[in-house]
Amino acid sequence: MDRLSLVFAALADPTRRSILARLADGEATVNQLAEPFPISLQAVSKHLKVLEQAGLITRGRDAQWRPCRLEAAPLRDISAWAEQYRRFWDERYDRLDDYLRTLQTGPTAEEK
Amino acid sequence: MDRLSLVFAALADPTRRSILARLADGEATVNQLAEPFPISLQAVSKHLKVLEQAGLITRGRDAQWRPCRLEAAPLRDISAWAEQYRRFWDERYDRLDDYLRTLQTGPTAEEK
DNA sequence: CCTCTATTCAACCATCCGGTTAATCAACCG
DNA sequence: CGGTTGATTAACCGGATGGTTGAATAGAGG
Repeated sequence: MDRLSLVFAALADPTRRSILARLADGEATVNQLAEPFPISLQAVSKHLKVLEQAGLITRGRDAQWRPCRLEAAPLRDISAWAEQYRRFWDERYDRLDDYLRTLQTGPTAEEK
Repeated sequence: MDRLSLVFAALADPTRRSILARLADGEATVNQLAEPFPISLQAVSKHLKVLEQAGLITRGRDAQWRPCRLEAAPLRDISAWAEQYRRFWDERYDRLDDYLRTLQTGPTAEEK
């Protein structure tokens, strides 16, 4: 599966997004991450594997703990992807678009 | 399923993202959208249903055609969501963060 | 060495997903 | 009306997904 699809698929789960939100406050172990959820530790471990394969987290080693750390690069990528469509929701961008089109058509006297 | 999960799930498929890219050039019928893909019309129809339920497209009615139109609001939402994490990938934002923390700690004389 | 803790692996289950083909619905058109 | 075109619905299939329980691995520590 392509990179972008992996990232979107990983984010399409509230539990995994919640885990990312927790990691924004700093590194955490699997047990710490699992604590707020009513599901088994193994299920959380699976979620972490999905996040890891999407490049959204990395895991270290500290004795028997596997601290997880947020990796934001894929989030930058999906933000940039969505920004392609900004002109469809942003009024000001529409006007900028019009402005750029005007420049392309040729500057008028008062613009020079 | 919650709104954000629906949108992310809808975007986690290259065919559907490709359909959105096509719709950025304007409305299109199901047949027109299906043309570039090596899959059946019915499969495309299913993709469109997924996109519609995620709020990423709306469909009109023109005789026997069902023109599809891009709806960008959910894209704005996911962009905004990802922006929460900007400080983890943007150096400049880090410095802004430091600056805001300084203000919170207490303005100095020269800042007043 | 034994045991406790942290975590992963394995097997299983129900459901969902992306695709297929066949049938159906809706609207125009001769 | 009957036929053609555009699109959706239905039933099905294989593989992925999210959860479970139970067993296995890895390291700390008495």
